[in-house]
Amino acid sequence: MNITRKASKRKKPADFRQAANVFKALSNPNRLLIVDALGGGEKCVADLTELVGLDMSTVSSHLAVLRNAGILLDERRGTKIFYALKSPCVLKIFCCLDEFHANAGE
Amino acid sequence: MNITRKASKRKKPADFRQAANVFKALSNPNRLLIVDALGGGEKCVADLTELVGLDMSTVSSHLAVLRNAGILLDERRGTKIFYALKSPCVLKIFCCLDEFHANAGE
DNA sequence: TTGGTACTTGGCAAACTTTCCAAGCATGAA
DNA sequence: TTCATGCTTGGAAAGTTTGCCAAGTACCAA
Repeated sequence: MNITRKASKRKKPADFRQAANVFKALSNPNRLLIVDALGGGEKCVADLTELVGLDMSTVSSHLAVLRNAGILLDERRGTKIFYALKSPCVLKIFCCLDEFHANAGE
Repeated sequence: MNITRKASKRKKPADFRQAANVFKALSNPNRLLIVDALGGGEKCVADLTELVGLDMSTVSSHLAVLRNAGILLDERRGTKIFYALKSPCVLKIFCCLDEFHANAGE
């Protein structure tokens, strides 16, 4: 038995901060649209801006939120910056959600 | 080909509103702690208040958020109100998240 | 009906989010 | 260097969230 916090069985709110941050990043319809679109492959900011239909500066900050949550990667090529899913398995969370709705729906 | 919005292949932000609402409900560490705890079975508000360590009125509104998102059910028995997961499969979303972190972590 | 326990609601302040516009930085081309 | 293109950053307005306290409702027991 060591003396660290891990020894305590009782979970605390702070233990869920990271998870909450990922959910927070996914808690906006425009950002979900972006994640969904990137499931089909990388896209540049202009493409995503056209997709969501907001100002490019707004889309840029949504992308920053997703990048900071560890969901997206960015890579500059020439004057464009391409965004892609860091791990396609984020999309599984969507499947889980569908399953949840199917179960909890009635 | 019918004339409804379903005919359009192009997804729009509004198509993700419901999903975003569930993620929003899960986007707070205190609410995640509550969901996690209820994975072990129903609990009353006083139990959950002791667990998260905030004012009971605050916990009560967190519970309302989770209930409105379709994640929890409540049932009064005597003077107490018991909360429970509507479908335990919400917890799978947590597993998905762990898997995501494992994949995207490095 | 009076009182206590268990919970919710209303109101408020502080902090955060979402959006736009304007201005800035980075790259490549002329 | 100068310019255009593509993107980010700063700042402001409007809206939302999070927390507490105080007051309200619901039930049970005496």
